[in-house]
Amino acid sequence: MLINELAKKTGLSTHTIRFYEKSGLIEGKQDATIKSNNYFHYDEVTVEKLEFINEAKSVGFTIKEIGQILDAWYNNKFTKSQKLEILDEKLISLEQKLKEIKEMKKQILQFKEDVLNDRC
Amino acid sequence: MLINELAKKTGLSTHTIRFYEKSGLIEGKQDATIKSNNYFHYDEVTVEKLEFINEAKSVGFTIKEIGQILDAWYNNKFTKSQKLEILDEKLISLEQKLKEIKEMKKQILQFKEDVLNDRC
DNA sequence: AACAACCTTAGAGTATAGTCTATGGTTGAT
DNA sequence: ATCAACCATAGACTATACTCTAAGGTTGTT
Repeated sequence: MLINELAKKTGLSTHTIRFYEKSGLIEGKQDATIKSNNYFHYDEVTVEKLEFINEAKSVGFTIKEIGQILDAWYNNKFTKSQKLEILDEKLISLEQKLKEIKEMKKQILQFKEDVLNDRC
Repeated sequence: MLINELAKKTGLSTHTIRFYEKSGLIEGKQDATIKSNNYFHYDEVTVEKLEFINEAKSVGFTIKEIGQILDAWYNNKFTKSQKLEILDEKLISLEQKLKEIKEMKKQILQFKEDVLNDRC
């Protein structure tokens, strides 16, 4: 599929998709047999990757981190053990985030108590 | 205390503290009786606020959101019910973050499975 | 008095993550 | 053939959250 269809499928703008491509998160392929244009073609794996990128962004991973994860998952840049190391690292950081969010919940519940009891 | 001491207590730079003050998150007081300088003085509540800001940043709240929470907690900009509304809103957004992170954990555990079984 | 070590404001510079505009070429339906 | 609707690249612009520099004034110790 071409970029427009990819955009419709993922809900991202073509600008954003091109930005992710320039950032190395996804990669389209040009068809060497077609000489009249230089259009990029994208496959279903790219759709999956973009969906993952959306989720990964919302948990606070940076583009760089997301690139690492995608490379660890769907690429041959790393050895098997390097891949596992990267993924474990991200799991640890997610555990950390879980902990911080739970603490923040407690904190805000305390603020609510303070408000309810006119302590502020 | 003056800004330097505040910086040392919180681990933030004086630049960052001034940035937060300009952003309306904290507020120092100038002593009207001292005419030779215009130094700002900060109290223990400001220390607490800055510690909260650090935690709130790490869970992904923006400066604007953090400002709202601080105003809801320690200010008279809002009525009691407005304060509770803001805090409840943040609690909901924290629940959402928790959900997303748990899903991302599952996703990355799946990636690990894929790597272990050479499915990618 | 001189010096380091503070203080202030104003504004420039940086990194991240987009978002938009301009320019020019291609495709497909009429 | 022409026109809308696509495609590509390059680069400008925006928002957020700092981070740093410059210029000038103050404080406290020697």
